[in-house]
Amino acid sequence: MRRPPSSHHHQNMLKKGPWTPEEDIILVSYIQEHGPGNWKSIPPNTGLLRCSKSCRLRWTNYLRPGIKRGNFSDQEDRMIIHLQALLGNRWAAIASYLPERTDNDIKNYWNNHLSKKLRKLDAGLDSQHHQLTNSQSNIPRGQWERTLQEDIQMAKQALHAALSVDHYSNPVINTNSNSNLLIHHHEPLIPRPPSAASYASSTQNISRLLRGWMNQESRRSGHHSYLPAAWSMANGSSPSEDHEGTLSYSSYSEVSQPEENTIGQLTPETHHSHCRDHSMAGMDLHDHEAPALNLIEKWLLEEGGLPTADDLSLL
DNA sequence: AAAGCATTCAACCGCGATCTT
DNA sequence: CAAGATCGCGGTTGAATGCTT
Repeated sequence: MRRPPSSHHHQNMLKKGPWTPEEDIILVSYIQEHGPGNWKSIPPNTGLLRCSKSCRLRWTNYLRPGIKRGNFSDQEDRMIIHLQALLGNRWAAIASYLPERTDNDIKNYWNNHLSKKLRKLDAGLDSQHHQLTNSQSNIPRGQWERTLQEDIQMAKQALHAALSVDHYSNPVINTNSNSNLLIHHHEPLIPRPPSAASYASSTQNISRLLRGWMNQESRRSGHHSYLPAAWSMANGSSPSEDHEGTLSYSSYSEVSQPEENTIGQLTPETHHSHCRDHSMAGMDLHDHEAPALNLIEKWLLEEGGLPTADDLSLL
């Protein structure tokens, strides 16, 4: 849809531009068999005229089950705002706290919506003669404070929910090594939950997938998440357009069955798992206590560490 | 109604990190 | 261990789409 296929490609040349449904099917069925990862082996084995990088991207940002697109909730908004204030533009790290969202999606959403929203808010406050501009010493007051308190509550809840899903026995000190960045001592990068690891299996999923595409093709308006819908149908969850309003990580819980290795961000080889049983959607996540409070959560809980207006108006 | 401008977002690129040989 | 291959991230692009004039 976006980006047209590269105009000239000799036989051997790799295709670029948007993925077609046919290509998606090929990719998905291959990954069903072999698991995600090993991207370099995909083009030769499937005949896809795509580079491995493109395959990975397509999978992780679009085809992978358990991802939600569009319709960001207020809670998600706030969580993203907070996390970005804390972490900067480290979208992958931020995304690890929002298991249903991809880093790309969050990044896009930030750039297109949130940063503007914040700028506007900031400007509004500015014109209200509020000088919140020295970064170090100011404690947010009044409106800001109230808002932030609420936000922190939200984020805290969300974080609890997110964390409580995995029962990591060990707290994963294995920090990911981009510690050369801004906020070195908080290296909260928890492993991306294994939601990406599981994928629907069985061929009927693919036919459902296709149906989703059909629908999509017929009315190419609205940015619906037709694909995840198709997946969730395939996974046995309610076929209704479940853009669940309240912050629920249900689709995460459907999908994730953390068992074996939980370290690091999905090491592909371990994901030949046959996660067919995604039926734990009813599980009440909110009542679980997070096993490992990490630094972010501490930060969220602390009063002193509130993000400043400056923090929030970055960019 | 159509032309021009703005927004959206899937996909690309470059590069540093990590893995493999 | 070096060198090359691959992965993963973040910034950026640009056609499609939406909006305004």
